[in-house]
Amino acid sequence: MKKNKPKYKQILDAAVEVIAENGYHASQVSKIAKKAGVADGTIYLYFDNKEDILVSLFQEKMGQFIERIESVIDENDTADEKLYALIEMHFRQLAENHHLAIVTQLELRQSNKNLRMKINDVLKGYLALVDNILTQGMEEGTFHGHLNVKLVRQVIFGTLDEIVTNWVMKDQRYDLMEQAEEVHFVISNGLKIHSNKELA
Amino acid sequence: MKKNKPKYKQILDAAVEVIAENGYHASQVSKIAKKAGVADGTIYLYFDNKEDILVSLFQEKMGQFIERIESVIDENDTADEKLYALIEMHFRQLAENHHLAIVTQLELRQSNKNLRMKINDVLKGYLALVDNILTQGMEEGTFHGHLNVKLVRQVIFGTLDEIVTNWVMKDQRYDLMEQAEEVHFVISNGLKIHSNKELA
Amino acid sequence: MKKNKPKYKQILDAAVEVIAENGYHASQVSKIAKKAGVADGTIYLYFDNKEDILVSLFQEKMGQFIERIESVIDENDTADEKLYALIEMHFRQLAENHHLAIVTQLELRQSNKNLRMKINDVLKGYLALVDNILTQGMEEGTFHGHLNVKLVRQVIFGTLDEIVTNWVMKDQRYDLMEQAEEVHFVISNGLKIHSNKELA
Amino acid sequence: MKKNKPKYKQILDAAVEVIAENGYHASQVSKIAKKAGVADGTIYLYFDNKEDILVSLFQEKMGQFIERIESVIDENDTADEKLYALIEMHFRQLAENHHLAIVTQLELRQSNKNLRMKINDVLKGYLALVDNILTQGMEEGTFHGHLNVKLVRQVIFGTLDEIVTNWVMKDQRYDLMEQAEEVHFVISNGLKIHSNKELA
DNA sequence: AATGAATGAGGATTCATTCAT
DNA sequence: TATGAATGAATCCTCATTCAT
Repeated sequence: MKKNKPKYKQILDAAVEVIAENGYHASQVSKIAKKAGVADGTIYLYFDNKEDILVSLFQEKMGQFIERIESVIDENDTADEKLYALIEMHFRQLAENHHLAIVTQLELRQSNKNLRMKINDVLKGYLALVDNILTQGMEEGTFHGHLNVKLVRQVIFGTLDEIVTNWVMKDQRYDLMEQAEEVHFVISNGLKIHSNKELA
Repeated sequence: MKKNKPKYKQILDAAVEVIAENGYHASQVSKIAKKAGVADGTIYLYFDNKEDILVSLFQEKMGQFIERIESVIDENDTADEKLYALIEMHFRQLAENHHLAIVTQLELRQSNKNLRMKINDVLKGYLALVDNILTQGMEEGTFHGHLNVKLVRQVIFGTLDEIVTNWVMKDQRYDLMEQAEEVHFVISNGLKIHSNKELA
Repeated sequence: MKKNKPKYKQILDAAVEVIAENGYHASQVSKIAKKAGVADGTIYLYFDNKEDILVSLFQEKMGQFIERIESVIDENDTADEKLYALIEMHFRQLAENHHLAIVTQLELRQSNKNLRMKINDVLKGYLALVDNILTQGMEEGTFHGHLNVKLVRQVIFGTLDEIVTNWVMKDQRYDLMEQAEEVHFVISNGLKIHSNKELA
Repeated sequence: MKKNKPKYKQILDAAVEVIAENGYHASQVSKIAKKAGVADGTIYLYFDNKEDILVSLFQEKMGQFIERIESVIDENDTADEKLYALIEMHFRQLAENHHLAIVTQLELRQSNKNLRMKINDVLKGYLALVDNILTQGMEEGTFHGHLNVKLVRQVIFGTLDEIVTNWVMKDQRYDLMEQAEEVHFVISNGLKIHSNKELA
């Protein structure tokens, strides 16, 4: 299996760095090869073409991203706690990996429609996590019972994505993690059933 | 003023059509010129370069987009009604202009970082509208008084943007306008101060 | 019509020279452009791609080649005289244009099957000339009446082609024209009806 | 001696198959290695480089080709009978080995000048056979006494080669062997001394 | 003898922009 | 103003060959 060979990961890591530093369109295959310490041709022993590098990069990194969120979610019990854990881990992972944040929020979006369709496939795993939290919340009675799950997950993903993108475009000059609590408050508040003046 | 000459708008309209039909990367200057009915060189009498066409396109179309939302907002009184008007008009305008929706939600995002910085400038006018609604809502006592405006506007824009993008990527196969009410509910609910069991 | 513009012929002439001097595989488009005194991109205003240069080259040069043979044939009366004229002109034209001879006999044969199919189309005009001579000869009673025309034209073309190729591969060190008479004798002799001891 | 080891012939046979099936330019060394059931590197234990494979292929196959023609020639007495035997065997061997016919008539011609010079060396053995027949014919008095042997062998080889190539390019759709008699007639007729009306 | 992972040189083509008319 | 022919920089990928094992 090629994906387990050291050079596979070596090339993907080089790709993240090169793209983050040079931008998507200035990231030539030869630059990635050089950074990875392999010959240009070696790239093609592990990837079909340049696009395949990018798709694989997203699959690999986003796969880990989702797995880590999932494992933290599992440590929590209530839907609301899980929601907070998702937001916190979403922000934490990108805050801790500046290069990856630049690549996923800015550079990879410059790809063509075909590539973005494949990226969307990977994101389905993320959306499934959100769906589970929402469903649990509705069963618990915490969240409003008539939520349109397909819509609300777009609210949640759209919100988090926009906040991270803004942070990246502002050159990551402020603390992304600090936003987690407030973001959670607004979203959670929007989903909950309110029985009394709970927001002092 | 070049912006008032007929060929200026003629070229921008051609650009929207060409980009919507061919995609960002297959939209050569020569194709836009042909669709606009002018020579390639003529483009450069009205625009500095290709990027300038795209920025101008965004400024022109998004300027109108924002103006129309603003005028509808002004017809409403309460912050919550204004919020609904904003969401409704945001969706309505893109639902009514399929080509523009494709261009703003998908194709123009493939531009480089530099272009997207300029696009963000144009969006400041939109965010100002949101800010005003939020401020009014807090003054009214409708919205929670400690809202972080800079954060909440990202929640709102991120949500609306994600929902429209999903609709475009699903080839606009369902009715975007139908989502307005539910989206407004979730956002509004998240911003409001809740004093009693109002959600049955 | 692009074929009548000066740069069209300019590029084809450059292609003949470059291919003759460097060989087919070492004849980069940029080399042809340089020799033609135009930019690389200009080539593509006149030709679809590199293969199109080669096909056009063959069509243009071989078209003239065939026309000239035809006009000399027309100046002769008997089939046998016409046969001699064909052989003589076939040799003469290639003997007078060393570069073209190298290109048609050696370099262009290195092309792929697709290109050679197109080249074969052009050669049909040549074969038609041969056919006419043979038919006339049979009607005249000069040539044997039961000749298989499709076969004999292969004998004639194969013979002339092989002789020219040999001459080119021997670096054109001897006089090709001198061979015309003897070649004509063998071919003509093979086609004729012999009624008495005519070959002393 | 490498030439007698089983892998040597194994690789050459694989080369013929691969080239016939894929065409000259799509016949990578790795493809030949795979078909031969050896590793890429193993090829270089038996051949200096790719060109050496092709030259060796031609030498090996053409050597057998010539030997077989020679042995059949030897079974005949008169020059004219020998000429017929040569033509018949030339056609027969290629008709019976479709792959080899494709390789020698079409694919190997796409090689560069250098390779074709080496191929020509191999063909000298063939031309020697022709020379012997011509010389015998002239001594016998069957063939015209003043034949330019070097020229006539080009007539003969050029004719046969062209006829086989046409047959291959027409996808071997008709019976090549059927042509032998008529071809022999035309060539033989062209070489003979004619003393009376022998062609009815 | 045999392997096969790794190497790295090399080239056709596109398209934003210019400038002589 | 308007034209459009001409420019030329820039890059992904293939594949013959090597060499450590």
